[in-house]
Amino acid sequence: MDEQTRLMHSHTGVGMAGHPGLPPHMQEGTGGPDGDGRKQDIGDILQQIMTITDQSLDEAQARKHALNCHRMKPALFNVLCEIKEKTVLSIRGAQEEEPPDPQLMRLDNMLLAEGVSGPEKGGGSAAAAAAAAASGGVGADNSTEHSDYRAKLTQIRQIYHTELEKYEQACNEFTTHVMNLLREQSRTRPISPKEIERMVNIIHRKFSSIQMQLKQSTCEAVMILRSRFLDARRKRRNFNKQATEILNEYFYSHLSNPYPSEEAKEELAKKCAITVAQVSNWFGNKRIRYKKNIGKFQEEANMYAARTAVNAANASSHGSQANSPSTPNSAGETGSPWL
DNA sequence: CGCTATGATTTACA
DNA sequence: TGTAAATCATAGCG
Repeated sequence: MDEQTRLMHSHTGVGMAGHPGLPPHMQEGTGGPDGDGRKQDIGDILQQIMTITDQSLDEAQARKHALNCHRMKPALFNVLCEIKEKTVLSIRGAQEEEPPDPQLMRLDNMLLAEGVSGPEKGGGSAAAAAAAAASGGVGADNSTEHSDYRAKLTQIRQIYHTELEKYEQACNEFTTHVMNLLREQSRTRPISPKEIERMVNIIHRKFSSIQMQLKQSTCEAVMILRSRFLDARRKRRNFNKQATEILNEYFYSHLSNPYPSEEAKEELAKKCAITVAQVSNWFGNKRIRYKKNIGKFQEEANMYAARTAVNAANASSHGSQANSPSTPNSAGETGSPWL
């Protein structure tokens, strides 16, 4: 890094950064004897280079032209070439081939997975699809939450892309600016294409570190959003009444063996607009809670048993099976093996 | 605010 | 692997 900053300074020192030293007098030295005159000339040139940024643009332009036409300029150029020859070894020594930053890769992968940096919203990213599956698919209940989530995600994505674009543009602008500057300076001092390339690399590295910050904060925002909207445990919603009734109906009408098969679970899931996993959860909870306190559920059991009995009676006009509505809890828990 | 209901998760087991 | 049981964490109610 030391070398980088040195390079930066050596590159920008002449053209960009103002030079604090050397007061602007003593530039117009009057030539004395020959030796002295040459020294004076060199001092003159250096002085002009150092103070060039202090001038107004027009002035600087004129001075630059004067410098380029100065009779000592080729000599100065050669001297600079020589100096460079001596130092270039140390520059060439540190050819750090930057490896892809693992953290940046992690962030990239994450953003891609969350559908922020991926292709445009083609029917929702993998994450959105997974989220939809996780919290119950097309439930009318949570569809609003999903659209809310998606809207927020889109918002994040838009901000991310705008910022990214802005950075990229700024980076390009700055790069071309610096390259122009270097190209301009290369008339006065030796600058190899490799140096320009290095410079560009340095700029890009700086900008990508800024980009990484953007990516990081975007990731954070997405994570917060996810935890807010998609962690079903945190944002638990009770099933709607209809779903609960369907589940309870099944439970109490199969009280002797309330273990729905996979197919039955799928059916229930579809009817209730929840996932199969949620059906399983519900039955697991229901079984254990029923078993723990049958008394508490007695009323409920009677109610649902009566309802199913009525339904059965209505469905089959002739009561082929002797149902006894007066004792509705006879759903068949006699000797229930699961209790 | 405290309490219960409830959906989800975790752990252990056969 | 599906379930029981315990536990977590929030919803919802008075």
